[in-house]
Amino acid sequence: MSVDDAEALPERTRRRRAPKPHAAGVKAVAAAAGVSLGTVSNVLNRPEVVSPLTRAKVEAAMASLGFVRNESARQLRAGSSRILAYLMLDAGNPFFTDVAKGVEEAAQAAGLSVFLCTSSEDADREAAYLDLLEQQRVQGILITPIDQNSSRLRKLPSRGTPVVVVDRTLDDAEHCSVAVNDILGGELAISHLLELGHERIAYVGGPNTIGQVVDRREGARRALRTAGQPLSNLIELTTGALTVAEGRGAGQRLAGLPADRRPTAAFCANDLLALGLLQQCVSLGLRVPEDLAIVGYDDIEFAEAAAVPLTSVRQPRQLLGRTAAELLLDESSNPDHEHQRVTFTPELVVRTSTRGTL
Amino acid sequence: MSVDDAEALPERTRRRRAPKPHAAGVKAVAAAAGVSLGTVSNVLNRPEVVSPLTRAKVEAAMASLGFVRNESARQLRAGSSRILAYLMLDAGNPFFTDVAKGVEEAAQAAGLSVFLCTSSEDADREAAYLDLLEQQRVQGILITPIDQNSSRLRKLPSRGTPVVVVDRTLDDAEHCSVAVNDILGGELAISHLLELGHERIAYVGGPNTIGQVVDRREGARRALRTAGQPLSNLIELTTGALTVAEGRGAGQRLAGLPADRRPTAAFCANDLLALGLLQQCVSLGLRVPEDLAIVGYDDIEFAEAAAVPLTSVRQPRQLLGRTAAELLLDESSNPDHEHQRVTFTPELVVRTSTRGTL
DNA sequence: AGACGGGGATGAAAGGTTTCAAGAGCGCCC
DNA sequence: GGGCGCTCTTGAAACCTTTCATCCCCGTCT
Repeated sequence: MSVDDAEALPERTRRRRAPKPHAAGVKAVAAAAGVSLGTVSNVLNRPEVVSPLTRAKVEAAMASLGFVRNESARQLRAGSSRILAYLMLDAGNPFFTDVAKGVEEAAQAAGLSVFLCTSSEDADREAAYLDLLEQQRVQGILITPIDQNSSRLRKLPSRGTPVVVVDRTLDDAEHCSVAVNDILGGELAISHLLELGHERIAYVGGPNTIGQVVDRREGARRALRTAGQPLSNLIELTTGALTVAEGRGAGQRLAGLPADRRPTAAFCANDLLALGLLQQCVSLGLRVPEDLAIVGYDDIEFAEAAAVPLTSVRQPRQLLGRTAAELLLDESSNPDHEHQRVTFTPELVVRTSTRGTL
Repeated sequence: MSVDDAEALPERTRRRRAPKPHAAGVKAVAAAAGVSLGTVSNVLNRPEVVSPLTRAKVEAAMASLGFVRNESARQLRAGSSRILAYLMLDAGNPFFTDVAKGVEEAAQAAGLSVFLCTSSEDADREAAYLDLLEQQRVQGILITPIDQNSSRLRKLPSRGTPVVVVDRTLDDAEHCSVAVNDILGGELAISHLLELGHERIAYVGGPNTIGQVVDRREGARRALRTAGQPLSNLIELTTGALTVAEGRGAGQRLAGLPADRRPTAAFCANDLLALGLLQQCVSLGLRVPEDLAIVGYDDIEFAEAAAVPLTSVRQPRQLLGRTAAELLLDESSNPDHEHQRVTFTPELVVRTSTRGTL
């Protein structure tokens, strides 16, 4: 992550490059094929209306001139884009790349392409990308927002760019949203730990500007309340981001506590944190789950392959992405579209990190 | 990955949506502000040349009309795009997302934005995205190609779209490329295993259409030759993709062999394969590294956190991305640009999966 | 007082495509 | 042989910005 970039000295070899050429447009193609502009355009957009012979001539001309359609001009005139964008929180988190896979799947089925952007949990980047995508007039935007109250986000749909919020629920009347019930997820995790008899439980997550984090914590608190336990039993460790590195930091803090005050279990707001926490605690000599039980969130592929296979709250990732993309497509093609809020239910996957030997 | 999408039944709530509005252009803004078209454009592109008073009027008009610049029109006229694209092999592989992070970094420093696309190791998708990006007239394309002999790929630069090949070296005179010496990486891995006394070694990787895979295998063979061992000591297990799931499959095959013919070590073409292999072998009762030593490739963040911390060949991921983006920027802005081939050197990181207790 | 210069604003042209109403060519039928 | 209908092609308008040469207004210099 950071060690990574110890400046290795690379070898370089150089060569001169060829001069830059000039692009051929429909006009040139039309001239070369001996037809009119309109015909070339027809070959491009409605090949069935042009006679096979003419089409062949035009296609030959295109090939020989190396014609490349200018999408800006096309879009300017035609007014429509064939592109969806998914603006993710963090490309390094396999959860989001799995969601993205679902999005791609649905988009491909509809003949659209997907551009991925990443805000890296930075509100300014998010805003900049939203502006850019709006200016590009993409067909629609899927977003896992960092700042869900952003006025930018709210204004987009009213200006004609459909937006679907992914992995978050907005009470707003302007968007569709597809989410997983994070409060319930938090409850599942903590109830499980309570059932196992844990009483001092750490909650590791942050920053609290991220909705998912807040909801999962809320779920944790509810589970305590339901069980009739005081909220003070939940020790909160706030992190600066949802990354492995932050998880290690939290592990350091946890392991540093005297054994009689140290929590016996930890619930992490996502698997990246959990993996970092696990790694650090193990390397500092804590046994998992005997000294510290750990529950993660997302059930990413690496959770199962971890040093101690991780108990985690699973979400239907690809389905989430696919559903979101389908809602977006409906919104941009169906005049009777109604905004929807779709909520999936998470599921607890129990592994060694809480239950020990099976 | 696949279990993921057991169809959970979501709850849905619906609401009616507002009707679609009509967009305001420079023209409307000019009218509202009582100035000419050109002035509005100046406010947008060269604010310093317009008087503060006029500028304020125009900006007010923009805000009240909700003006959004039409990027297609801008690009059509101005001829330049402010976007780079990185077409990756697999967004689910943390190696590539780390490279992407480096790309973003360099792009942001230059005031550009990055669109990520993923070919998912599918040549048709790759081709489709290349066409799309060329038509979009992006400023340049960074690509980790699946099909490096694609004529599409070769033709792009000659038509005006700069291309930098990432994590692969092309002997071609048309592109810059940034890579890590994969042959050397393979040698490092195998030499390490040979030094530890292993004689029957598995090579797990594929498909062989992917250059990295081929090079790493080639390095493995060289190491054997150097050590004076027969190539038959390298047992090749070919996989269909570089994924955790394929790794599990390979693990299944390996563990099924009778102990006296089973390799005592495995070198995997990437960490995803290695993690899958590790997981499967452990769950089938093999001890790592006692029964089977494992070396991965890429040293992704999860390698260290694995069930048995993974020995792996590390590459400077972000640096790779950053360097590639910088070359691309140079190519598209510097008229004296010379194509370069930059090669970084990989490094072996030894952990428990080969050396056992330290 | 008149010429000059410069900061600001202007308006028309240009950029490559799609769209669409209209035209051309041709075979067929009465 | 003339008219009709059909298929295919045409050419110009429109999409929205940016660009750039031009113009205007005023203060300044001689």
